[in-house]
Formats: sequence, structure tokens, C-alpha cells
Amino acid sequence: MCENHKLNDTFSPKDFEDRLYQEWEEKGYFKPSSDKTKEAYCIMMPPPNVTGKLHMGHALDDTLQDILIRYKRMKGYRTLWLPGTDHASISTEMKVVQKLKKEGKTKQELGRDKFLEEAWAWTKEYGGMIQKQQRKLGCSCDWERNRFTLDEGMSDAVLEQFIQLYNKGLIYKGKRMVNWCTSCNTSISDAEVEYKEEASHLWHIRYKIAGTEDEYIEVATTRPETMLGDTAVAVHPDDKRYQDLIGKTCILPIMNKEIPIIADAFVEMEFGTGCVKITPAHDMNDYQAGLRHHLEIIEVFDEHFKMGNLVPEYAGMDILEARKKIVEKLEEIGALVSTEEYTHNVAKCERCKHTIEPKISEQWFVSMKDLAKRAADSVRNGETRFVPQRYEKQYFNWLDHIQDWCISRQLWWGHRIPVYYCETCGHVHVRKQKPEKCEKCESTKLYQDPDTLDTWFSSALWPFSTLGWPNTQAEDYQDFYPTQTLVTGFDIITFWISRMMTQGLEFTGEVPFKDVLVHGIVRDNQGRKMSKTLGNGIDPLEVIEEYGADALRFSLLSGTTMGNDIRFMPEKLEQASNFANKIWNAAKFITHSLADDEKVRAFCYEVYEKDQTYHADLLRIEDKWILNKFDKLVVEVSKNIDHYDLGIALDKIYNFIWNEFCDWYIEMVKPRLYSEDESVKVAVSDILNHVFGSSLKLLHPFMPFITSEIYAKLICFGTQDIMISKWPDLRETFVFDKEEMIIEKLKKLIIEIRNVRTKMNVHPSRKSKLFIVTSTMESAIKESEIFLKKLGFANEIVIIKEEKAIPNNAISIVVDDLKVFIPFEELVDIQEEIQRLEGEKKKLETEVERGEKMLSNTGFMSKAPEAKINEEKEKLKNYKQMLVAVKERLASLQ
RNA sequence: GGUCGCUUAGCUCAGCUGGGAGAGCAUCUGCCUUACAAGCAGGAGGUCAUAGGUUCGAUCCCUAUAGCGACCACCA
Repeated sequence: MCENHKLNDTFSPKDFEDRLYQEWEEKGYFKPSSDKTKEAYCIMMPPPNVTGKLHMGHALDDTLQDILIRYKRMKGYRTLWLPGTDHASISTEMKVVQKLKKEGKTKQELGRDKFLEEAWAWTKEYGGMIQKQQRKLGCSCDWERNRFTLDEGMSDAVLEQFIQLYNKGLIYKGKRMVNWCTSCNTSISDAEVEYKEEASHLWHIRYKIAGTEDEYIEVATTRPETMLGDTAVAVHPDDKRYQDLIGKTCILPIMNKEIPIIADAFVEMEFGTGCVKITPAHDMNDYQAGLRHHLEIIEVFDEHFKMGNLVPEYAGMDILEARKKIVEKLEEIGALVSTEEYTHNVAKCERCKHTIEPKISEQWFVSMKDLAKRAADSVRNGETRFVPQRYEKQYFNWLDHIQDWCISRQLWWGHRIPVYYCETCGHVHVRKQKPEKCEKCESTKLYQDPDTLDTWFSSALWPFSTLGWPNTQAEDYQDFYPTQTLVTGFDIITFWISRMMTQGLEFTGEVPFKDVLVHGIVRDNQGRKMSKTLGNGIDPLEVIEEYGADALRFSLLSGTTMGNDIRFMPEKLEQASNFANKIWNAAKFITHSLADDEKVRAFCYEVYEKDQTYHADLLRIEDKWILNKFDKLVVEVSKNIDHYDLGIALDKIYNFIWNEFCDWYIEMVKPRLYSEDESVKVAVSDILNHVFGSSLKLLHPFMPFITSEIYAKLICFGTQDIMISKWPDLRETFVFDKEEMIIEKLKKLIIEIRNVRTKMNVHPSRKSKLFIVTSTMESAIKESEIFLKKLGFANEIVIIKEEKAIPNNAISIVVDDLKVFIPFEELVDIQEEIQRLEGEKKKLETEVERGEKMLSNTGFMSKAPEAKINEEKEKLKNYKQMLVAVKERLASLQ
């Protein structure tokens, strides 16, 4: 054996993972094939935050994408997996602000330009680490096409997007109530708000009805401090209790101001007293109600969310402090009726966890209604589909109730809004570059809008801005847009998927991707979310360090279903690592103990490369069995991957390699490997190489490193790297079904024999689990008669004493030290097969009958949607075809 | 409040057009055996949450109930 084919004695992923990745990258395997006749397959990697660190969620997301890309690459597609990072405006800005704070500086002191320099420096220093980590995982993405959402091309795309939307009237500036983070000092979108339960109180306050002495209306509130800005009290129009009060006015305590009592259906009669104080400036609902009833908007807080000047006594006071004081005051003047313990949800900033206040401010918005409709329709009519499909509902739910998208942020890190105002006349210019002078009054005093755009505004363009858009003639755009699959977690369907859909349709007229593959989140072994605060996160890099990237990938995939959460069990790493070790040892066996390499290589070439087919006359029954099993595996696994059933595919490959190939086939073949006859050895080596190497191909997308390392050492395959090798052929028919059936029966028989022997304390030895041989042994035959009689097989099994007399239609086997000869017919057991087929036939006939009945049912035809009817028709057709096939097989047996 | 999902072996989970109840881990028995003790050969262990319905037949389809979870909305 030559050195090229030698594998280390013990399996250790560290020996080869980094080296292989470097080789792949150097050889340019990650770049799309230059052969443009091939069909394109493109995945855009969801860009992680530039300063982020790889966590299990990324590991899962990236592994899924890598599997798909590697699979398609082997299937002969021109694949592009484009990586990148996101500038993550608010999150990065916060980090830089924190850093400055440690140095005793604030961003205001520093000024915008200096701050941005700091932010870029930060990005350069801490950014890109995640991409090094993705390499560790084996991601086969094209790093040469790596993009950053703030790089030049991407920024240009964002400006183009803004300007086009503005010119179409889809972007407008408006005064609206937005969510305002009091700590980040910026507006944030609804999706960036999270709610947290907090214990508080519900204060019941009475407002005196105007013109009466002792009639009151009682409201309940959790925010008494905002009452200073009340401009109405609302009740439900149908609330019988308050009918006579509607239209009257009441006196706002402390302010001693007369405000109207209005009727509005948003009030819930059951809650509190059924009366709501309306503070349009500080509550979303109140704001809406205020608009409906043309109420005055009175702001209670100043711009820093301290108490304003409405009542000088409270001016400048902290909100919570003011709340206390005002409650005291109300009590003092007898307006406080009662205080109730109450737990309610308080809006918090998703990033910094500080309180969100509703605030009226002027912001830029994208008008979403029409965009959303198109985005929803494209999924409804199947141009884009979600896997699993149930997530479409979440998507529709969001789009069907869409609000306009607030895209301006009072931040510095991000794409600055391309709007220039004239200082003199206030004219608005929407331009990529600052105009030299105002086009209306010719003033040269122009200033740019200080705000930046929401991070998701640029991410929304990701599938095409990365390919060169707005230059629609760009080669990559032409070649790869629209993309095929987008892989992501369900948590950003609303944030991101829906926005890519709307922007993609708007700017390219096409859906940006065909399939959205939605996966769950990775939880810890107790089912908890991994989080920094809990400290229960498992670092993928530590896992890779200890078990290897292949094991990590295996553990994230095996036994999972797409869209469901994954509980990360460390035991699975053991399983994965054991599997890798098993493969390693099988490879050692195959490469170390074989016939002459050159002869085997020549034979391989002769049999597979040249003719692309099996030479059935050279094959023994067990060879045909494993080949048949393998061919079926290829078909199933390919189908599973095409349907994104990756967990199932992986488990099938695992099962095949371990439980069929290693446990049975290698054992069956050993006698031939130890044969004196070189030609026998060569033939066996050939099949071992072929089946094992081909199995590694199926496994490669899932476990790229070990499969590469081993494949390169296999005698028949070493000439080409597995990563760019061809996926095994899908066979339409399985020519060795009969042989497969025989060996499957044989396996069962052997297990039974062994069980009996175990019970009798005759322990089997591993080396002879199952031998299929051609020579005889007198004593073994005698012994076998005894055991087979005990098993009740005596009548079925023909035992022949002379080798010459072995009939052509019999298999001779050795089980441990027993030797038996079994006629094929006995193993096929035609009667049993006929019985099975007849059962199947009956079932199919029933289905056909039911299907026909259903389709002839006029009620069903008129009520069922067309898709359902077609589905039934298709089913019926399939059943009929299957029925014909079963009938044919039955006829051939009888 | 609205929507969706989950409930299968001791644990974690598969189960892909309705017919066999499965895997890994754990456990028990026997094996250092010439690729592999990170292994080999076997065993035990389940009313597929509950109750109805459709069907020749239901873990699978329908309805209801319970427990758990997620998302959206609201929470004055």
C-alpha cells in the first residue's frame, strides 16, 4: 500500500479541518463555476452583526445553508453562497457609546465625524471575527464576494432605494407617535419593542363633573403623572353606566381645567372603571382617539423625559418621582379614590432594555400598504413558499395588519438620510449628493437631515444589492437573481423576510427568493433559550475545538425537523463523534488491508468510470445487495434534501453506513478479502471503494471535513476532491431487488441462529458475523443440522456435504463456525411475497374506489378548492399506477 | 383576546399522501474479536396526552378537553 492512502491510526479532526478549509479556499472551490450553461443556485447569507460572535443560532443557520450549497454544487449547479456582515446601526452605536463612556467621553462632545471615525475603528478592530469563525464551521461561501451593508455599493443601493421610493411618493415625512427609547434617544420600530411584566399600581382618580357639586367620573390609570396632559375622558358608547355623561365636561384635578367626556369604542367597559383618561401626547391609543376627536395634544414631558413646565412645582422632575408626588397631591385634594396592586406589561427597548415612551415626533416613513399586499400575494400565489408552510400564516398576519414603517433613527452609525434642506426657504432636496445650491431660491446654505436609516432598510435590499443592483446589467445580478433559498430563523420573518419581499418586488419586479427555509432556535439541554444573562450559552467554537466541526454540524441536524426548536444535547456530540470515528476506522480497513492498489484502481476504472454501469456477472449476491441498498439510499436522500428534510436524510445516511455497510457488508466480504486469489481481492476492494466512497459523497454536505479527508485516500476516488465530485447517479429502477430480498432474509435467519447459540452459551465471534463462502467443512455441517433443527428450519434448509454438489441456486453461509447451504427459493419465500402484494393490491383498490367516489361526488367538486381537487386527482392517478405495478409483479411471481 | 405549534420508551427527539411503533443516549446480558471497547452481538422498556368521530383499519384525518410553548395585538 502506498503512503498516499494511509490514514492516521486515531481519528482527530484537528489534524485536518483547518488544513482542508485552507485548501478548498485556495483552490477556489467556493466560487461559482465558470460554466454558465449550468443552472444557477444562489443563497444569500443572512448577514450577522459585524461585531458579533458566532453563536449556536448562527451555527445552525450556516450549517443548513452550507449543506444546501454543497449538495447543489455536487449536483452540478453553478452555486453561489454570498456572505456578508451587517453594520447593525443601533447595536454597534451602543457599543461605541459605551466604550466612549469608559473613556469619559460622550458622542455629543466628540461630534458626528469623530464619532463615526471611532465607530469605523471599532468595526475594523472587532468586526469580521465572526467570519473567521464561520470558516471553522466549514462554510463554503464565496469570500471574494463578501459584502458589508455600509460598503460603497451597498450604500449607493440604499440611497437609490430611498430616492426611488420618495419619488414614487412611498416615503414621506410625518408627525407621528413613535416608540422612543429614552436611553438610546432614538425612535425605534414596533418590532424592536419588547414587553416586560412589571408590578405597579392602578390608581383610581375621580374627576368632578363640571357644573355639579359632588358628581364625579372615576378613571383608572397606571400613569397618573400623565394626567397633566389629559384632554378628555372617554367611555364606551354602549356603556349604560355613563350614557348621561357623554358630551358633558369634567374638571381635571390639579390642572383645574375643563375637559370633555367623549364616547369611543376602543374603551373596554370591563377594564377598571370603564372610563379612560385621554392623554394624546403619551399613549398610542389616546393619540389615535385624540385624532378621531380632534383633541389638543399637550406634552407633559420635556425632550429628556423629565417633567415639563405645565406645573412649575414638578418641572424637571424625574417621571417616577413626579408620579409619587402627583399621587400624594391627588390624595391630598381628595381626588384619589383607591390604589390597586396591578401587574402590567411595560414596553422596553429590545437593545438596551430601557423604558420606551410613546413620543410624538417628526420621522420618515415608508407607506407599506400596497407594498405589503404585493408581498403577501406573491406568497399566496406560490411564487415564494415557506418551509415549513405554517410560517406563511405568521407572514400574512404581519403583512395584513401592517403599519407604516418608521425608517428614521436618531443615530449616527448607519446610512444617513439623503435629504438636504435649504436653510433659507426650507425646500427639500432628495439627492444622492448634496446639491450646490437650493433649486428653488438658489441659496447655498443647505444642510443634510441628521438622521440615519433603520438597519433593516439596507438589509431589505440584501438579496440584490449584494449582486450589483441598482446596476441591473451587473453580471452577478444577471446570473444569480432571483435567488433560490433563504435560510433563517422564524424570529425575523417579520423584521426581515417581509421587508426583503416588499423591496424585492418593488425594485426588481421579482420575488427575491423562491423558498424560505425557516428553522427554530437552538435551546440548551433544559429547553431554555441560550442567553448571556442566564450564562447557559454553549459556544460553538469550544464545541468545534473539542469534537470538530463535523460533529457539531451532525448534532445540529440529526433527528430534527425543520422549523422546530432544537435542544442542544451534549450526548449528541458523542454520537456524532463516535460516528466520525466509525467512518474513520472503516476507511482504515478499506485503505490499509487491500489488494494491490494499481490493480484495484484499474479495475475501478474499468467497471465504473468507463461504462458507468455495474458488471453484474462480476458481482456476488451480497455485492448486489449492498449496491441495491445504496442506489435506493441515493434516491431517498436526494429527495429528502430537495424537500429540505435534512435531518431525515442525515439519519438515513448514518444508518446505511453504520448498520448496513459496516455491520453487515464489511463482515460478509472479509473472507474474500483474505482470499489467496488476487483477482477476488481486487473485485471486493473495488466494490468496497465504490460503495464507501459514494456513501461519503452523500454524507459530505453534512460532514464536509472528515469525508474530504478520507475520500482523498480512497484508491478509486482520490483523483478528485469530494467537494467538487459528482453526486451519485439517481437510478430509476433497482435491478437487484431479488438479491436484496434474499440477503435481508438471510440476515434475519442468521440473527435467529445466533440468538439460539447465545442462549446456549456458544458465544459468537466478531470476525465471523456472517460469511458467505464456497468451501465446506464437515464438522460444521453436522453441527448446523442440529441447530437448525432446533430452530425449526430443518425442513427449509438443504444441507449439502460435498462442495461439488452445491447447487447453483443455493447460497452457502457460515455463521460463526456453522456452515449452511440455503436454496434461493427458500429465502425469497414466494408465498409470503405474494401475500404481501395481495394485501397491497387490496388497499390500493380501496383507495382508487374511494378517490373515484369522491371525485364523482358533485358536492365535493363544487365545494373543494381547485388545488384540493387536483391533489385528489393526482393521488388517484398515483394509486392507479401503483396498482398496475403491483398487479404486474404478482403476475410475474405466479 | 387572535393565530400557530407541541404532548410518542427513563431522557432528547424522528416518524415524509392512513396498514410494521422507531433512533440516539441511559439501562441489562455476553464478548479485548485480525477496521473500530469512541466497539461487537443480543435483551428489556410505549394504551403514541384524554374523550369522541370518520374509516375495513387512526400515532397520522376531524371535533372537543387538558397541560406546555411561541408569535401578534392589547393591557387606560
